[in-house]
Amino acid sequence: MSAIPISVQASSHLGASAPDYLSGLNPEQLKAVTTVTGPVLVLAGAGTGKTRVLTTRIAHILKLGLARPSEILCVTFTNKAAREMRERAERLIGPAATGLYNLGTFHSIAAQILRRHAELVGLKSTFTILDDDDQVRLLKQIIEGRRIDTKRFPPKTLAHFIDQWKNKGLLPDQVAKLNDEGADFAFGKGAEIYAEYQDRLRVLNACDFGDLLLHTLKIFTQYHEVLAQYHARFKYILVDEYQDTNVAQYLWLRILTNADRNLCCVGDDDQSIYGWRGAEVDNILKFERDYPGAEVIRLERNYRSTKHILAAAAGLIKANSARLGKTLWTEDQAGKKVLVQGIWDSAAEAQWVSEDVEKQKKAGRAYQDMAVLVRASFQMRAFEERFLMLQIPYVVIGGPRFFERAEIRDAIAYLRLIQSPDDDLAFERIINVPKRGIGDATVQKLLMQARVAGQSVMAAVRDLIDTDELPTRARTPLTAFVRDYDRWRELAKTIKHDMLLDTVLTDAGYYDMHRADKVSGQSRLDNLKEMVNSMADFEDLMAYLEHVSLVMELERDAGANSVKIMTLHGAKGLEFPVVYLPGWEEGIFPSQRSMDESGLRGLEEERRLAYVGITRAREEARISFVANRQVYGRWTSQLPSRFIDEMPIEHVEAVSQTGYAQAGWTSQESRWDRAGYQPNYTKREEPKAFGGNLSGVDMSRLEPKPHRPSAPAKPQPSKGLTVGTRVFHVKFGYGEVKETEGNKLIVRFETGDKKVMDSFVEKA
DNA sequence: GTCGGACTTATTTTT
DNA sequence: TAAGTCCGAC
Repeated sequence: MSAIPISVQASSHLGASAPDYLSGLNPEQLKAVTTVTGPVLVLAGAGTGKTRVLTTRIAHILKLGLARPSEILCVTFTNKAAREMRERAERLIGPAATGLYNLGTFHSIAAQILRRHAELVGLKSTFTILDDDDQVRLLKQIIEGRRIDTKRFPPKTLAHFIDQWKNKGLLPDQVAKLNDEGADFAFGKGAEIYAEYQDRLRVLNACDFGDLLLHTLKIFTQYHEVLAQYHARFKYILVDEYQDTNVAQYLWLRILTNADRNLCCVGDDDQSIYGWRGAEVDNILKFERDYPGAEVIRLERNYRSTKHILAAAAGLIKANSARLGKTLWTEDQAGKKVLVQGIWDSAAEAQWVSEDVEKQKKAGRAYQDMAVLVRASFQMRAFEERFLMLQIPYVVIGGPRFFERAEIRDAIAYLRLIQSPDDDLAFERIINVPKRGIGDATVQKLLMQARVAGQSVMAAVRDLIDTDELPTRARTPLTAFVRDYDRWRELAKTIKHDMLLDTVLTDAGYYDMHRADKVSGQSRLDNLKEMVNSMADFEDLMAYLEHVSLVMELERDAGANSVKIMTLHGAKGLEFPVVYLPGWEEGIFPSQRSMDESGLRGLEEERRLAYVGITRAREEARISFVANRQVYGRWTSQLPSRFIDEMPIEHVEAVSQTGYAQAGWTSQESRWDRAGYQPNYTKREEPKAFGGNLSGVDMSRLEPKPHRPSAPAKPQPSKGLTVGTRVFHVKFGYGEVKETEGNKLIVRFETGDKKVMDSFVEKA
C-alpha cells in the first residue's frame, strides 16, 4: 500500500525530465495515481477526474516499468467507457496503448478468456453468445416442452430471474435450495428449468452474457493451473465504476487478484444506480474489509459544477444512510442556485422547458449545452412534441438500439447460420423470413426430429428432405433453402464478409421483402445498408460476430448542435452546462415501483439517481414538478418529490409566481410560503424570515387541486431561431423521421402505422 | 399467411 | 392512452 515515492519535482525512475503526465494533478489524484502497490480504493465523486486518474495510473505503471501493457487488466462496464479509456491512455503513452489487450468490459475480457479454455466447461471455443431475444426463445421452448402455460409463466420473467441468479453467481443447484420468488416459478420448477436451460446451452454450444463470467469463474475455481497463469499475467488490476459490480463480477475480481494484491478500484457509492440489475453497493462499502490494509483515497475536488449545484446535491445525498461519505468542494464560483419550478401539468412543463431552451439559445448558449434528463422514457414524449413545434433540434439518446432492430437481428442470424450450421436459434429465426412457405408445424417437426436424433436442425433438415416424411409443400422450399445455404457457405470462403451479407440478403429475397413494405421498409433497408458498411471495418466474419454480440452498438450520429433528451441512467458520466430535471413528483421520482419493490433501499437508489442528475450540471440545474400528470391516460394529482425538500433552501431558488401555488396546490404551509415567497392567490401575513433546512415539512398537508383541463397550448412559431440544414434523425414514439424535399425539411412522424404529423422546416 | 379485434400491460438497461 | 401480443376467422 505504500506509495512509491515519486513527486513532480524529482524522480529517479524517470530520468532528469519531470514526468509531465503527472503535472496538473491535485494531491489526492497524485496519490491515487502513484500508490501502485497493494489494494487501493479510490472514491471518486462526481466530476473529480476519475477517468484521468485511471488512465494516468496506467501510464505511471508503464513508465515505471512495473508491467508491460498486456500485464494490466483494466475493466469497465460499457464499451463506451473502455473506448474512452483507451483513447485517453493513448494520448498519454502513445502507441504503447495498443498493447493494452486486457482493457475492456467485464464481458469482453471474460469472453476472450473463455474462448481459450472453453473445453473445460464443456463448450467449443467457437461458442456463440446469445442475445436476450435468443435466450427468451430458448426458454420458451423449454417451458412449452414441459407443457407449462407460457402465459401464466412467461419465459421473459424466468429469463429475468435467471439473469438475477447469474448476477449473484448462483448455479442451478444453489438456486434449488433457495426459496426466492424465481425458484417458485411454475410451481417451484424455476431451478429445474434453469438447469435444463444450462444443459440446452451446452448442447447448442452457446452461452448467455451471465455465463461469460460464471464459466470463467468456474474455470478459475476448479483449475488452479489456469488461475495461476492469469495471476502471473495480470500484475495490475484496475476497475472502473466499482460501485456497479454485481456479485459475480465481485467474485471474478477477487479470484483474479493475485498475492501481490495490486488492485485498484475506482468508484462512487453515491452514484450507484444499477441495483435493479444486480449491482451491489455493498461491494464498495466493504472493500476495506475484503482487502485488509487497503488504502482508501477520496477525490473530493470537483472540477465540474458551481458551489450552489454541489451544495444542493450534497444536501440531498446526505439523506442516505449507507454511504462512505465524501464532501465535494470546488473553487468554482457560487453560480446560480438550483431552480425549482412548480407547473400546472406536463404539457406546460414541456412548454416551460422549451421556452427556457430558446431563451438560453438567444443568450448565446448552444443547443448541445442543454439536456433534459427524465426518470422514465414515457416522459420524453411531451418534450419531443414541444421541441418539434418550436423547431428546436433535439436528439433522444437511448431507446431501441441498432442491433436490436428486427432486420439487423435477421441479418445477423443469416450470418451466424453461415458461420456455424449448428446454430439452431439462428436457423429458427430465419428459416421462414422472408416467407418460404415453411410454417410453424414444419419447424416444430424439424426441431423434434433434431432433438430425437441428437443433431442440429440443419442436419435434421438434410436428412428429412431425402425421405417422404415431409409433405412436398414443405419439402420443396426446404430443399431450395439447403441448396442456397450450401452456395452461401461456399461463397463465404471466397468473398469478403460484407459482400457476402449483401449477396445473401439479395438471394434470400430479404431485401425484396422490405422493399415491398411501404411503411417502414425504406428505413429498414437503410439500416441494413449501414450494417453492410460497418462490416468492412472487421477482419472477418468471426470478428464481426464477436463484435455484435458483445458490443451491440454502432456509432450513431452524436447529434451535434441539438438538445439531448435522455433518461437519468443514460446521463451517467456526462455533463452539460444546463440540465433540466422535470417530473420531480412523488411516485414518479422517486418511482413508486422502486419504493414498493425495494423499500428504503429502493428510495436511496432513487435519491442517488437524483444526485447523479443534479451533478450533471456545470452551471444551471432546473428542476420542475407538476400538479397534474397523465399516467397511462388517467389524470393524476401529483405531490412534489421529497427530494425537493431535501435540498438546502439556501442553494435553491423557487420562482415566486409559479411555485407550488401556480402548480395547483392550496396549502398555506408549503416551504415556499415559509421561505417568504408570496403565493399569488392568497393574502397572507408578513413573510417571516426563514432559517434552516425545511426537510420535515409535512407534505401530507399539501393538497393538489384536481385537474381541470388547461387551454391547449398553441404551437408557437419559432422566433428568430434558425434551424440549420441538419438532418433530423430522432425517434418519436415508435415512428421515424424522414427528411428533405427541395429547400424544405419534411419531418414525418408515425406512430405504429398511423401518420401523426408532418412538420416543415425551412432550410437555413 | 394475413388481418383485425380482444386483451394485457405499462421504470431504469449494459453486456 | 397506446402499443404489443395473441388468437380466431378467412
